[in-house]
Amino acid sequence: MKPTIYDVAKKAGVSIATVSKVVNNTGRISEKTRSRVKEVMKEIDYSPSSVAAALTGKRTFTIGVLVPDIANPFFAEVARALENHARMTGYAIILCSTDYQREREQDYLELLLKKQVDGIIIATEARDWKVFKKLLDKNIPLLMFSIDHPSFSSHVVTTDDIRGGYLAGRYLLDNGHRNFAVIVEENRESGRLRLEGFKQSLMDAGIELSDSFVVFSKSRVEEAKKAAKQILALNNRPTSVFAATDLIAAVFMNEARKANISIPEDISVIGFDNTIHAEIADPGLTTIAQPTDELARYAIHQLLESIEKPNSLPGHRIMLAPELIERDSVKNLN
Amino acid sequence: MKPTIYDVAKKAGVSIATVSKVVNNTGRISEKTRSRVKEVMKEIDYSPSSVAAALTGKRTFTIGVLVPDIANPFFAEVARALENHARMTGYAIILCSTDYQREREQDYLELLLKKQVDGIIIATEARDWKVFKKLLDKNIPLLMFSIDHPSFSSHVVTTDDIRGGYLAGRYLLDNGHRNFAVIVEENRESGRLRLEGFKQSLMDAGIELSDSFVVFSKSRVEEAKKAAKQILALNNRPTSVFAATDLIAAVFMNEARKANISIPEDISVIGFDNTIHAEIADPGLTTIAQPTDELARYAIHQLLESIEKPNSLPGHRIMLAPELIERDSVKNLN
DNA sequence: TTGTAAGCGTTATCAG
DNA sequence: CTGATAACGCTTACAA
Repeated sequence: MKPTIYDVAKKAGVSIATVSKVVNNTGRISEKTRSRVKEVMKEIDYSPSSVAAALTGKRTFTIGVLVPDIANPFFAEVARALENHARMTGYAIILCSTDYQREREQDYLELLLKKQVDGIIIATEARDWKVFKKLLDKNIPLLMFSIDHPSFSSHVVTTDDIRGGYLAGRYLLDNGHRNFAVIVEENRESGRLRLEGFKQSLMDAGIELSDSFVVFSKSRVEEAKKAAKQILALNNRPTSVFAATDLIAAVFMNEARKANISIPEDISVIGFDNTIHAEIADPGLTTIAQPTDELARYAIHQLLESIEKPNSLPGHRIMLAPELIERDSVKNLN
Repeated sequence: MKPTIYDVAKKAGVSIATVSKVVNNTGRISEKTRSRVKEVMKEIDYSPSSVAAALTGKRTFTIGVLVPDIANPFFAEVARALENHARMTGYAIILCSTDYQREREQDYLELLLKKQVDGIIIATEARDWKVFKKLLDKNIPLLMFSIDHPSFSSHVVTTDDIRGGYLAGRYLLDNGHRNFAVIVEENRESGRLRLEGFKQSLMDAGIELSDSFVVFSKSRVEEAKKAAKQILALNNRPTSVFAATDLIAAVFMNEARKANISIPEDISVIGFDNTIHAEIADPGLTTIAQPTDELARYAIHQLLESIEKPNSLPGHRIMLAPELIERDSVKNLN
């Protein structure tokens, strides 16, 4: 079977305490024995069990990440970035894709608890804050990623969605647009905020967005298609559309083309996220970029901090600024 | 702190052995004490530590999954499917995205070993089979996902790539095409096989594919762009292109459009994977679908099997048939 | 500088 | 049917 610390100790003719010390670089040991032990470790290919280590009260060096759908490019990017930053600090990530189902979220949370993860990053939009209260009671570090709620006392790292929406609106206005439609992501606070920011920019220009020009959709192909059709069927069609995610925007462009409506000639489109969809779309999709990598860096950093010194500081709220990426999906009407 | 089995035992006035038994439904215990214990568990919100359980020689109920890039839609889909099937059997997944770097693969493998995962699914194309030998020596169940190599003795679950390539070629031929270019994924055995199948179909029709019509690219935007440009610059441009992944195909379509070459009028395109890119592309991308969900199901099933009865059966090779999804990116020349 | 031994939270074996 | 108790592989005072 897998060699244990005892095997190393015996073969090196020392005690397991000594071996442990050289493995962890703790305590003081002579250079001689240290190298002897290391040699033996190589020889029998010993790799310490982090399971056993975790049991002694140390960390598991594992963090759980909850996302609604890993196949969604934005969350895939997020997962990649998180994982990257985690790896650099020796942490592994247990990925939990809840498929937008609350029940699975619950299940996963329980699983993570059993596994004694050192912390949890939550990027799913849960509706039941009680669950989180429970987690906090258990003193397990939590970090809300890209979601926010006034009741959170844990750390929050998000994009400034209001500002993102505002940027989008501002840009369309600057390009001479006065008639807008919006496709908002359903059930997502971030969607609500993006809409709010968007509306704000219009209001600053003295324009009001009527409810009939706001439609809802999840960031999934089928639903987005429906939303797109709904907008394309409006009798007084807007000159521009703000889509809450690039995926929705891409689908919209697609549907528009099928209906022989050309972009950006007949209708302009602006997205959100700056995922691969924006890059690949034709014409290139102008969009609001989330600083994914930075978000991830902050998230991991904050989480590790509260893992290292528990019950310290109350949760920070870190809100990073989004950025407009100009491509070719918006026509200048001026 | 987190309540332990002792807390439950004390409060319920029984021994920890008894508690353990009701938790695991092992041994026989009176209905009375069982319910009493359960009650207490609820009361103090006890959740057993799988870390401690793992130490006693039981499983960790965790499997590691190595993919080259989680942000690649195909692998994102794979991850989702694997995770889904794993969850149903109580397993969690540690996600490792190696960014195509061999070194990271090594690091991750070591990490997984330390964490004592019950099994590992590998979907990265490693060049160093020795590493796997080492893993096999350690008796940890391995499953190769979507990669294959004659030397593997572990289970393998893949799409029948040769057949996939063949299907693509056959389809183009059936549509009257006689001039082809191929963009192959670099360094991937699957890419090689797809090309082989493609060539085979041409050979069956008495056509040979010249090397100058085969270009290489990773499944990433930047590289795909280069590859696309390379093909578009050929002096005797082919009437059709077989791209080794949808992403590459999508990028190609994009570049073609920029060069004022319309699809499928001027040039037909067929992809591979049937990811969201194929669905969203305009025109819809005809492609070879991998049965992702089924692949995942088989993978998890096989892996769990060899976890449950170790050192039994030699590795199976399961090769699922791909399927052609017809959309609008191929023109019928007949 | 090195070793002894207690403990981490479970499971499993045996005795009662 | 229930309870002591050893064992799992490691960390960490505390002794030597």
